[in-house]
Amino acid sequence: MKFTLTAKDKGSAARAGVFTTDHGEVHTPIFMPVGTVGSVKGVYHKDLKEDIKAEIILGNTYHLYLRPGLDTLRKVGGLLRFESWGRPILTDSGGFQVFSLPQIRKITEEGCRFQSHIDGSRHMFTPENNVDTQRAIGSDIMMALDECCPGDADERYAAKSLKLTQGWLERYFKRFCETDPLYGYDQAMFPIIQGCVYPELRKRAVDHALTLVGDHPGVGGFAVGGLAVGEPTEQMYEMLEVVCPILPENKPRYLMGVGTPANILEGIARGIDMFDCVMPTRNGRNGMLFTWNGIMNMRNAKWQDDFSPLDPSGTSFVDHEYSKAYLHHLFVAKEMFAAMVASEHNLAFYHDLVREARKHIEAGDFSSWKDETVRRISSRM
RNA sequence: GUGCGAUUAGUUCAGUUGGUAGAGCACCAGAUUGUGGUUCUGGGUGUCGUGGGUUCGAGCCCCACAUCGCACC
Repeated sequence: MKFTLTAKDKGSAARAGVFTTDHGEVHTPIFMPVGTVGSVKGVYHKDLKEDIKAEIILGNTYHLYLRPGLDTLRKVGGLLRFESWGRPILTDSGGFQVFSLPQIRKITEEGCRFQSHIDGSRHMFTPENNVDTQRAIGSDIMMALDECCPGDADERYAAKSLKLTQGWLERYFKRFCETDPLYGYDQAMFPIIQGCVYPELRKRAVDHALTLVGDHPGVGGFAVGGLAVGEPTEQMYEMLEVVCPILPENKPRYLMGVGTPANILEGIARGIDMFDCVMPTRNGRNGMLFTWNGIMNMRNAKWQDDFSPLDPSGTSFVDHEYSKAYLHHLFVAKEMFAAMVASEHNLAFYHDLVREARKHIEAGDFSSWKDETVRRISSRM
C-alpha cells in the first residue's frame, strides 16, 4: 500500500493525499462507511459507488468470523468477492466488539475469550489467529488486535491496558510478517495507538509502535484508537494533538470510530486522514439526518407538511427526489425505505464533507473554512 | 321492550375500606461515535359518558338519562 501526500494546509495540520491498494485508490481525507457483516446496511453497492462515491468500506472480523465463518470466506475467495464490492475493504479486528458488546468475556495476556452474541458459543481471539482470520477475510487493510480502554479509565488501568495492547501488537506484527495473503493481492496492516486520555501513555504507544514496525512496507498506516469512548470531546482533540505530530508524515492516520461531522473536521485539522463511524447509517436508520445546515430529526412532527426537497444543498439523488414530509412519513410508518433513504443521504453528506475539506486543504484555506462550517453543521434544524 | 354488563389519556385497560387518577402501546422531545435494523432517557397529553343526589370530600355509593355490547321477549 502506497501513500502520497499531495497537499498540506497552511493554517493547520490538515493534509490531503492518496493511497493505492490492489483494489483501487483512496483519496484522503476519507470517510469509510461501515459494513460490519458484509454490507453497508440498506445501501446498494451501485449507490455507494455512483451516488455516494465511496472509495473504501469496512468489514468486521468479529462478526464475519462468527457468520458466515472462515470456511465459507476461504471457499469463495474472501469478502471482496463474496459481497461483490470490488473496491478496497478495511477490517477491524474485533477488539472493539469484545470491548463494547455486553457479553461474557475475559481478556488475558494470551488474548480475549468471548461468547458469541448469536449462539453463546465460546471463542478466543489471539493476535496470531486474528491475523489468520483477517487473511481469510482478505481485507486490503487489516487492523491490529487491541484492547479498547474506556475513556474514563484511571491512568493506572490505562497503563496496564496499553501494555497488553503493545504485547498483542508485537505478536500480531510477527504473525503478519510470517504469513502471506491468501488470494493473490496485497494486504497492509495498521497498528493501533492506545493510551486513553494520558499524553505520556499516548507518546509511549507511538514510540513502541514505531520502534516495532520500523519502515516495514506491510505497515500501511497508523490508527488512533480508544477515543470517542466516553471522554470529553476536548480531550479527544488534545490526544490527536499529542499523537499526530509524532507519527510518520508519509503514512495515513486513521481515527477509529469517529464521528460527528464536526469531529471529522476537527480531526482533519489535527492531521487525521481516515475516519469511520456508524453514525451516518445507524443514526440515519433512526431518523437523524446530517446536512450542511445542521442536524434534522426526521421523526419530529415539524416535518409533517414540509414538502420541500429533503436537502436542497445535498448531492445525492434522494435529496432532490424526496421531500422532508415524505421521509417523515416513512419514519412514522416504520418503512424500511426510510432507513435506506436516510443512510443514502447521510453517507453522501459525509463524503461531500471530506471532499470539500480536501478542496480547502488544496486551496490552503482549510482552517477558516472549517471553523465556519463546524458552527453551521452542528446546529439543529 | 326487559334483564345484565360496560363507559377513566389518542388507544387498550388498572384504580384498594370514598381522600380531586395510573400503566402498556401510541404520541411529543432528547441521547446514540472501530453497528445486535436498535437501545436508553425525559414528558401525562384527562369535563373519570351526561345530569342530579348523599357526603367535609365521589372515578368509586344512590337516582335518572345517553351510548355500546350480550342475553331474553
